[in-house]
Amino acid sequence: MKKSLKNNSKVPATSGQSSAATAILDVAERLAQTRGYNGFSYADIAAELDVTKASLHYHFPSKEALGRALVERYRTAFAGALDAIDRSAGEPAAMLRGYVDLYRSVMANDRMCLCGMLAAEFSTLPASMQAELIRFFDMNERWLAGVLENGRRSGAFSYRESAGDRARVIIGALEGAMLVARSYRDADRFSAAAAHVLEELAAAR
Amino acid sequence: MKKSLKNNSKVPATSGQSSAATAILDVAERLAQTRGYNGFSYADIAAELDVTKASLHYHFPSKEALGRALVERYRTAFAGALDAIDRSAGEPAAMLRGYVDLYRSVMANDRMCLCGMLAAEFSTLPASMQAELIRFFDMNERWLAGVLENGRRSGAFSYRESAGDRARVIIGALEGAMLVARSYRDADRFSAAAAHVLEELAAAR
DNA sequence: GTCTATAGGTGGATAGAC
DNA sequence: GTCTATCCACCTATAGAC
Repeated sequence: MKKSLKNNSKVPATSGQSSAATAILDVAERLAQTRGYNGFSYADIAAELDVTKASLHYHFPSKEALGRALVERYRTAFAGALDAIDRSAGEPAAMLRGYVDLYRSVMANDRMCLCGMLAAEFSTLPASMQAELIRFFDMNERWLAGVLENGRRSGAFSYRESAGDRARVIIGALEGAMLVARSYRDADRFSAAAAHVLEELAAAR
Repeated sequence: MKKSLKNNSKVPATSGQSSAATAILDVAERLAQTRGYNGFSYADIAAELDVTKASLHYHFPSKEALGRALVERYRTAFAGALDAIDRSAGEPAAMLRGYVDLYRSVMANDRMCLCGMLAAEFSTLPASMQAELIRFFDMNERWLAGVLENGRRSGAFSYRESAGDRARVIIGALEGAMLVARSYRDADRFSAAAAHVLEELAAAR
Protein backbone atom coordinates (compact mmCIF):
# COMPACT_ATOMS: atom_id res chain seq x y z
CA MET A 1 0.00 0.00 0.00
CA LYS A 2 1.36 3.35 -1.06
CA LYS A 3 2.05 5.93 1.59
CA SER A 4 1.82 9.53 0.43
CA LEU A 5 4.83 11.68 1.07
CA LYS A 6 2.69 14.83 0.93
CA ASN A 7 2.90 17.10 3.93
CA ASN A 8 -0.49 16.61 5.58
CA SER A 9 0.52 17.71 9.06
CA LYS A 10 -0.92 20.88 10.56
CA VAL A 11 2.46 21.95 11.88
CA PRO A 12 5.12 23.19 9.46
CA ALA A 13 7.94 20.77 8.73
CA THR A 14 11.04 21.07 10.84
CA SER A 15 13.27 23.39 8.85
CA GLY A 16 11.95 24.67 5.55
CA GLN A 17 11.70 21.12 4.22
CA SER A 18 8.39 19.45 3.46
CA SER A 19 7.68 16.36 5.50
CA ALA A 20 8.06 14.42 2.27
CA ALA A 21 11.56 15.75 1.76
CA THR A 22 12.33 15.00 5.38
CA ALA A 23 11.19 11.40 5.05
CA ILE A 24 13.36 10.99 1.96
CA LEU A 25 16.36 12.54 3.66
CA ASP A 26 15.90 10.31 6.69
CA VAL A 27 16.09 7.15 4.60
CA ALA A 28 18.85 8.48 2.36
CA GLU A 29 20.87 9.51 5.38
CA ARG A 30 20.75 6.07 6.91
CA LEU A 31 21.67 4.46 3.60
CA ALA A 32 24.53 6.90 3.05
CA GLN A 33 25.86 6.28 6.54
CA THR A 34 25.76 2.52 6.22
CA ARG A 35 26.47 1.94 2.51
CA GLY A 36 28.04 5.17 1.28
CA TYR A 37 26.86 7.70 -1.28
CA ASN A 38 27.83 5.37 -4.13
CA GLY A 39 26.24 2.44 -2.33
CA PHE A 40 22.58 3.43 -2.55
CA SER A 41 20.20 4.47 -5.31
CA TYR A 42 16.87 6.21 -5.78
CA ALA A 43 15.40 2.73 -6.17
CA ASP A 44 16.50 1.80 -2.63
CA ILE A 45 14.82 4.85 -1.13
CA ALA A 46 11.71 4.42 -3.25
CA ALA A 47 11.33 0.80 -2.15
CA GLU A 48 11.60 1.68 1.52
CA LEU A 49 9.11 4.52 1.32
CA ASP A 50 6.85 2.60 -1.07
CA VAL A 51 6.79 5.35 -3.67
CA THR A 52 8.20 5.60 -7.19
CA LYS A 53 11.59 6.95 -8.18
CA ALA A 54 9.88 9.68 -10.19
CA SER A 55 8.30 10.94 -7.01
CA LEU A 56 11.69 11.28 -5.39
CA HIS A 57 12.95 13.29 -8.35
CA TYR A 58 10.15 15.79 -7.72
CA HIS A 59 11.66 16.60 -4.31
CA PHE A 60 15.32 16.19 -5.25
CA PRO A 61 15.81 16.61 -9.00
CA SER A 62 19.23 15.02 -9.03
CA LYS A 63 21.24 12.76 -6.77
CA GLU A 64 23.71 15.57 -6.34
CA ALA A 65 20.93 17.80 -4.99
CA LEU A 66 19.92 15.03 -2.62
CA GLY A 67 23.50 14.48 -1.52
CA ARG A 68 24.08 18.18 -0.94
CA ALA A 69 20.91 18.46 1.14
CA LEU A 70 22.04 15.42 3.10
CA VAL A 71 25.38 16.91 4.15
CA GLU A 72 23.88 20.36 4.74
CA ARG A 73 21.28 18.96 7.09
CA TYR A 74 23.81 16.78 8.86
CA ARG A 75 26.18 19.68 9.35
CA THR A 76 23.40 21.94 10.61
CA ALA A 77 22.15 19.31 13.03
CA PHE A 78 25.69 18.76 14.28
CA ALA A 79 26.15 22.50 14.74
CA GLY A 80 22.96 22.51 16.78
CA ALA A 81 24.28 19.72 18.97
CA LEU A 82 27.50 21.64 19.54
CA ASP A 83 25.47 24.72 20.48
CA ALA A 84 23.51 22.63 22.96
CA ILE A 85 26.76 21.50 24.56
CA ASP A 86 27.92 25.11 24.69
CA ARG A 87 24.76 26.09 26.54
CA SER A 88 24.47 23.14 28.93
CA ALA A 89 27.86 21.87 30.00
CA GLY A 90 30.21 24.16 31.84
CA GLU A 91 33.50 22.33 32.34
CA PRO A 92 35.67 21.75 29.26
CA ALA A 93 35.99 18.11 30.30
CA ALA A 94 32.22 17.73 30.33
CA MET A 95 31.97 19.45 26.97
CA LEU A 96 34.51 17.09 25.49
CA ARG A 97 32.60 14.13 26.89
CA GLY A 98 29.50 15.56 25.26
CA TYR A 99 31.34 15.81 21.96
CA VAL A 100 32.57 12.24 22.12
CA ASP A 101 29.06 11.09 23.00
CA LEU A 102 27.78 12.57 19.75
CA TYR A 103 30.00 10.13 17.92
CA ARG A 104 29.14 7.32 20.29
CA SER A 105 25.43 7.71 19.58
CA VAL A 106 26.07 7.50 15.83
CA MET A 107 27.99 4.27 16.34
CA ALA A 108 25.32 2.94 18.71
CA ASN A 109 22.87 3.44 15.88
CA ASP A 110 24.92 1.08 13.70
CA ARG A 111 26.03 3.91 11.47
CA MET A 112 29.21 5.57 10.36
CA CYS A 113 29.54 9.33 10.73
CA LEU A 114 28.03 10.61 7.47
CA CYS A 115 30.97 12.88 6.79
CA GLY A 116 33.54 10.24 7.64
CA MET A 117 31.83 7.95 5.15
CA LEU A 118 31.76 10.65 2.49
CA ALA A 119 35.40 11.47 3.17
CA ALA A 120 36.27 7.98 1.96
CA GLU A 121 34.36 8.61 -1.27
CA PHE A 122 35.61 12.19 -1.52
CA SER A 123 37.19 12.04 -4.97
CA THR A 124 34.00 10.61 -6.49
CA LEU A 125 31.67 13.25 -5.03
CA PRO A 126 30.20 16.27 -6.83
CA ALA A 127 32.09 19.46 -6.00
CA SER A 128 29.15 20.89 -4.07
CA MET A 129 29.26 17.94 -1.68
CA GLN A 130 33.02 18.14 -1.32
CA ALA A 131 32.69 21.77 -0.26
CA GLU A 132 30.03 20.93 2.33
CA LEU A 133 32.24 18.20 3.71
CA ILE A 134 35.14 20.57 4.26
CA ARG A 135 32.79 22.96 6.04
CA PHE A 136 31.78 20.14 8.38
CA PHE A 137 35.32 19.24 9.34
CA ASP A 138 36.38 22.88 9.65
CA MET A 139 33.47 23.53 11.98
CA ASN A 140 34.36 20.54 14.14
CA GLU A 141 37.97 21.56 14.33
CA ARG A 142 37.13 25.15 15.26
CA TRP A 143 34.69 24.17 17.99
CA LEU A 144 36.95 21.51 19.44
CA ALA A 145 39.98 23.79 19.41
CA GLY A 146 37.99 26.32 21.45
CA VAL A 147 37.16 23.72 24.08
CA LEU A 148 40.76 22.55 24.17
CA GLU A 149 42.02 26.12 24.67
CA ASN A 150 39.63 26.70 27.54
CA GLY A 151 40.56 23.41 29.11
CA ARG A 152 44.24 24.18 28.98
CA ARG A 153 43.70 27.66 30.45
CA SER A 154 41.65 26.24 33.30
CA GLY A 155 44.17 23.50 33.94
CA ALA A 156 41.74 20.70 33.09
CA PHE A 157 43.60 19.60 29.98
CA SER A 158 47.25 19.14 29.22
CA TYR A 159 48.69 18.77 25.73
CA ARG A 160 51.78 19.86 23.85
CA GLU A 161 50.73 20.85 20.33
CA SER A 162 48.48 23.72 19.28
CA ALA A 163 44.79 23.42 20.08
CA GLY A 164 44.02 23.22 16.37
CA ASP A 165 46.50 20.42 15.80
CA ARG A 166 45.19 18.50 18.75
CA ALA A 167 41.63 18.99 17.55
CA ARG A 168 42.59 17.41 14.23
CA VAL A 169 44.18 14.47 16.02
CA ILE A 170 41.01 13.90 18.03
CA ILE A 171 38.67 14.14 15.06
CA GLY A 172 40.81 11.73 13.07
CA ALA A 173 41.04 9.31 15.97
CA LEU A 174 37.27 9.26 16.49
CA GLU A 175 36.46 8.90 12.80
CA GLY A 176 39.05 6.16 12.36
CA ALA A 177 37.99 4.25 15.44
CA MET A 178 34.45 4.27 14.13
CA LEU A 179 35.55 3.23 10.66
CA VAL A 180 37.40 0.15 11.88
CA ALA A 181 34.97 -0.75 14.67
CA ARG A 182 32.16 -0.98 12.15
CA SER A 183 33.90 -3.86 10.35
CA TYR A 184 33.71 -5.77 13.63
CA ARG A 185 30.16 -4.61 14.38
CA ASP A 186 31.57 -3.79 17.79
CA ALA A 187 30.60 -0.51 19.44
CA ASP A 188 32.89 -1.31 22.39
CA ARG A 189 35.89 -1.02 20.12
CA PHE A 190 34.86 2.54 19.46
CA SER A 191 34.15 3.30 23.09
CA ALA A 192 37.59 2.12 24.15
CA ALA A 193 39.21 4.49 21.67
CA ALA A 194 36.90 7.30 22.77
CA ALA A 195 37.87 6.72 26.41
CA HIS A 196 41.51 6.88 25.41
CA VAL A 197 41.01 10.28 23.75
CA LEU A 198 39.45 11.65 26.94
CA GLU A 199 42.01 10.21 29.36
CA GLU A 200 44.94 11.31 27.26
CA LEU A 201 43.96 14.93 27.76
CA ALA A 202 43.42 14.79 31.50
CA ALA A 203 45.96 17.02 33.22
CA ALA A 204 46.35 14.95 36.39
CA ARG A 205 48.42 11.89 35.52
CA MET B 1 47.39 0.87 -29.79
CA LYS B 2 46.55 -2.23 -27.80
CA LYS B 3 49.05 -3.48 -25.30
CA SER B 4 48.93 -7.24 -24.69
CA LEU B 5 48.56 -8.35 -21.10
CA LYS B 6 50.10 -11.73 -21.88
CA ASN B 7 53.06 -12.74 -19.76
CA ASN B 8 55.99 -12.40 -22.18
CA SER B 9 58.72 -11.96 -19.61
CA LYS B 10 61.40 -14.62 -19.16
CA VAL B 11 61.17 -14.36 -15.39
CA PRO B 12 58.12 -15.79 -13.63
CA ALA B 13 55.61 -13.24 -12.34
CA THR B 14 56.05 -12.12 -8.78
CA SER B 15 53.81 -14.47 -6.81
CA GLY B 16 51.86 -17.03 -8.74
CA GLN B 17 50.07 -14.30 -10.70
CA SER B 18 50.62 -13.78 -14.41
CA SER B 19 52.03 -10.41 -15.36
CA ALA B 20 48.66 -9.67 -16.93
CA ALA B 21 46.88 -10.31 -13.65
CA THR B 22 49.48 -8.18 -11.90
CA ALA B 23 48.93 -5.26 -14.25
CA ILE B 24 45.19 -5.51 -13.72
CA LEU B 25 45.59 -5.65 -9.96
CA ASP B 26 47.92 -2.66 -10.00
CA VAL B 27 45.36 -0.47 -11.72
CA ALA B 28 42.43 -1.85 -9.73
CA GLU B 29 44.32 -1.30 -6.51
CA ARG B 30 44.93 2.35 -7.23
CA LEU B 31 41.31 2.86 -8.26
CA ALA B 32 40.03 1.07 -5.17
CA GLN B 33 42.28 3.13 -2.92
CA THR B 34 41.22 6.45 -4.45
CA ARG B 35 37.57 5.83 -5.42
CA GLY B 36 36.51 2.80 -3.41
CA TYR B 37 35.40 -0.66 -4.51
CA ASN B 38 31.99 0.68 -5.56
CA GLY B 39 33.63 3.62 -7.29
CA PHE B 40 35.37 1.87 -10.15
CA SER B 41 34.36 -0.60 -12.87
CA TYR B 42 35.87 -3.07 -15.29
CA ALA B 43 35.48 -0.34 -17.91
CA ASP B 44 37.81 1.97 -15.97
CA ILE B 45 40.52 -0.66 -15.78
CA ALA B 46 40.08 -1.69 -19.39
CA ALA B 47 40.40 1.92 -20.58
CA GLU B 48 43.62 2.46 -18.64
CA LEU B 49 45.24 -0.75 -19.87
CA ASP B 50 43.83 -0.34 -23.37
CA VAL B 51 42.22 -3.76 -23.43
CA THR B 52 38.59 -4.89 -23.47
CA LYS B 53 36.44 -5.68 -20.48
CA ALA B 54 36.09 -9.26 -21.71
CA SER B 55 39.83 -9.68 -21.46
CA LEU B 56 39.72 -8.69 -17.81
CA HIS B 57 37.04 -11.28 -17.14
CA TYR B 58 39.41 -13.94 -18.42
CA HIS B 59 41.82 -13.16 -15.57
CA PHE B 60 39.22 -12.32 -12.92
CA PRO B 61 35.86 -13.92 -13.77
CA SER B 62 33.90 -11.72 -11.40
CA LYS B 63 34.41 -8.42 -9.63
CA GLU B 64 34.25 -10.29 -6.36
CA ALA B 65 37.18 -12.46 -7.45
CA LEU B 66 39.09 -9.32 -8.39
CA GLY B 67 38.24 -7.66 -5.10
CA ARG B 68 39.27 -10.70 -3.09
CA ALA B 69 42.60 -10.92 -4.94
CA LEU B 70 43.09 -7.23 -4.28
CA VAL B 71 42.76 -7.48 -0.51
CA GLU B 72 44.71 -10.74 -0.37
CA ARG B 73 47.64 -9.23 -2.23
CA TYR B 74 47.50 -6.07 -0.15
CA ARG B 75 47.47 -8.01 3.10
CA THR B 76 50.33 -10.24 1.97
CA ALA B 77 52.42 -7.26 0.88
CA PHE B 78 51.72 -5.56 4.18
CA ALA B 79 52.73 -8.70 6.06
CA GLY B 80 55.96 -8.69 4.09
CA ALA B 81 56.61 -5.10 5.07
CA LEU B 82 56.04 -5.96 8.71
CA ASP B 83 58.45 -8.87 8.40
CA ALA B 84 61.03 -6.53 6.91
CA ILE B 85 60.66 -4.23 9.90
CA ASP B 86 61.02 -7.21 12.21
CA ARG B 87 64.29 -8.15 10.54
CA SER B 88 65.83 -4.70 10.14
CA ALA B 89 64.91 -2.42 13.02
CA GLY B 90 65.92 -3.34 16.53
CA GLU B 91 64.41 -0.80 18.88
CA PRO B 92 60.63 -0.87 19.40
CA ALA B 93 60.57 2.90 18.79
CA ALA B 94 62.27 2.43 15.42
CA MET B 95 59.87 -0.38 14.56
CA LEU B 96 56.91 1.82 15.36
CA ARG B 97 58.33 4.59 13.21
CA GLY B 98 58.69 2.05 10.43
CA TYR B 99 55.06 1.06 10.88
CA VAL B 100 53.85 4.64 10.74
CA ASP B 101 55.97 5.22 7.66
CA LEU B 102 54.10 2.46 5.86
CA TYR B 103 50.96 4.53 6.24
CA ARG B 104 52.79 7.73 5.40
CA SER B 105 53.98 6.32 2.09
CA VAL B 106 50.41 5.34 1.15
CA MET B 107 49.27 8.88 1.88
CA ALA B 108 52.25 10.34 -0.01
CA ASN B 109 51.04 8.35 -2.99
CA ASP B 110 47.70 10.18 -2.87
CA ARG B 111 45.91 7.07 -1.77
CA MET B 112 43.85 5.87 1.14
CA CYS B 113 44.82 2.64 2.87
CA LEU B 114 43.00 0.01 0.80
CA CYS B 115 41.54 -1.66 3.87
CA GLY B 116 40.50 1.61 5.46
CA MET B 117 38.66 2.46 2.26
CA LEU B 118 37.01 -0.95 2.15
CA ALA B 119 36.09 -0.67 5.83
CA ALA B 120 33.88 2.28 4.89
CA GLU B 121 32.13 0.15 2.28
CA PHE B 122 32.12 -2.92 4.49
CA SER B 123 28.39 -3.63 4.49
CA THR B 124 28.24 -3.57 0.68
CA LEU B 125 31.16 -5.97 0.16
CA PRO B 126 30.95 -9.68 -0.72
CA ALA B 127 31.47 -11.89 2.32
CA SER B 128 34.82 -13.15 1.04
CA MET B 129 36.18 -9.60 0.99
CA GLN B 130 34.79 -8.85 4.43
CA ALA B 131 36.64 -11.85 5.80
CA GLU B 132 39.91 -10.76 4.20
CA LEU B 133 39.47 -7.30 5.66
CA ILE B 134 39.14 -8.64 9.18
CA ARG B 135 42.28 -10.72 8.68
CA PHE B 136 44.13 -7.54 7.70
CA PHE B 137 43.12 -5.62 10.78
CA ASP B 138 43.70 -8.59 13.08
CA MET B 139 47.19 -9.00 11.67
CA ASN B 140 47.99 -5.33 12.19
CA GLU B 141 46.70 -5.41 15.73
CA ARG B 142 48.68 -8.54 16.61
CA TRP B 143 51.93 -7.21 15.19
CA LEU B 144 51.54 -3.80 16.74
CA ALA B 145 50.61 -5.22 20.13
CA GLY B 146 53.83 -7.23 20.07
CA VAL B 147 55.91 -4.13 19.42
CA LEU B 148 54.07 -2.26 22.15
CA GLU B 149 54.70 -5.05 24.66
CA ASN B 150 58.41 -5.10 23.87
CA GLY B 151 58.60 -1.34 24.12
CA ARG B 152 56.97 -1.29 27.51
CA ARG B 153 59.23 -4.06 28.79
CA SER B 154 62.33 -2.23 27.59
CA GLY B 155 61.12 1.04 29.05
CA ALA B 156 60.90 2.77 25.67
CA PHE B 157 57.12 3.09 25.73
CA SER B 158 54.68 4.04 28.42
CA TYR B 159 50.92 3.46 28.21
CA ARG B 160 48.14 2.49 30.56
CA GLU B 161 45.80 0.14 28.68
CA SER B 162 46.55 -3.35 27.37
CA ALA B 163 48.89 -3.60 24.38
CA GLY B 164 46.01 -4.88 22.27
CA ASP B 165 43.75 -1.98 23.20
CA ARG B 166 46.49 0.53 22.51
CA ALA B 167 47.21 -1.14 19.17
CA ARG B 168 43.56 -0.63 18.22
CA VAL B 169 43.72 3.00 19.21
CA ILE B 170 46.78 3.54 17.05
CA ILE B 171 45.37 1.77 14.01
CA GLY B 172 42.15 3.74 14.26
CA ALA B 173 44.00 7.02 14.70
CA LEU B 174 46.18 6.42 11.64
CA GLU B 175 43.30 5.28 9.44
CA GLY B 176 41.12 8.18 10.53
CA ALA B 177 43.86 10.77 10.12
CA MET B 178 44.36 9.52 6.59
CA LEU B 179 40.66 9.50 5.87
CA VAL B 180 40.18 13.13 6.85
CA ALA B 181 43.51 14.40 5.50
CA ARG B 182 42.58 13.11 2.05
CA SER B 183 39.61 15.48 1.87
CA TYR B 184 42.09 18.34 2.27
CA ARG B 185 44.62 16.78 -0.09
CA ASP B 186 47.10 17.51 2.68
CA ALA B 187 49.68 14.89 3.60
CA ASP B 188 50.98 17.15 6.39
CA ARG B 189 47.70 16.74 8.23
CA PHE B 190 48.38 13.05 8.33
CA SER B 191 52.01 13.46 9.35
CA ALA B 192 51.05 15.67 12.28
CA ALA B 193 48.70 13.01 13.57
CA ALA B 194 51.33 10.32 12.98
CA ALA B 195 53.88 12.32 14.98
CA HIS B 196 51.38 12.61 17.80
CA VAL B 197 50.92 8.84 17.93
CA LEU B 198 54.68 8.36 18.26
CA GLU B 199 55.27 11.06 20.86
CA GLU B 200 52.34 9.98 22.96
CA LEU B 201 54.01 6.64 23.57
CA ALA B 202 57.45 7.96 24.46
CA ALA B 203 58.22 7.09 28.07
CA ALA B 204 60.31 10.19 28.85
CA ARG B 205 57.89 13.09 29.26
C1' DG C 1 44.62 -14.43 -24.24
C1' DT C 2 42.21 -11.21 -26.45
C1' DC C 3 38.71 -9.86 -29.36
C1' DT C 4 33.55 -8.56 -31.02
C1' DA C 5 29.08 -8.76 -29.86
C1' DT C 6 25.60 -9.03 -26.84
C1' DA C 7 22.73 -10.23 -22.89
C1' DG C 8 20.22 -8.82 -18.75
C1' DG C 9 20.17 -5.74 -15.14
C1' DT C 10 20.34 -1.30 -12.81
C1' DG C 11 21.75 3.52 -12.63
C1' DG C 12 19.90 8.50 -12.77
C1' DA C 13 16.65 11.15 -15.07
C1' DT C 14 12.43 13.05 -17.79
C1' DA C 15 7.64 13.58 -20.17
C1' DG C 16 3.15 13.79 -19.54
C1' DA C 17 -1.29 11.92 -17.47
C1' DC C 18 -3.92 12.27 -13.28
C1' DG D 1 2.67 15.35 -5.64
C1' DT D 2 2.57 11.07 -7.42
C1' DC D 3 2.00 8.04 -11.01
C1' DT D 4 3.21 5.15 -15.58
C1' DA D 5 6.13 4.72 -19.10
C1' DT D 6 10.27 5.28 -21.07
C1' DC D 7 15.16 6.82 -22.24
C1' DC D 8 19.94 6.17 -22.42
C1' DA D 9 24.14 5.28 -20.21
C1' DC D 10 26.59 2.12 -17.69
C1' DC D 11 27.19 -2.10 -15.03
C1' DT D 12 28.82 -7.14 -14.63
C1' DA D 13 29.08 -11.06 -17.20
C1' DT D 14 29.10 -14.60 -21.12
C1' DA D 15 29.39 -16.86 -25.92
C1' DG D 16 32.07 -17.79 -29.51
C1' DA D 17 35.49 -16.32 -33.24
C1' DC D 18 40.42 -15.65 -33.85
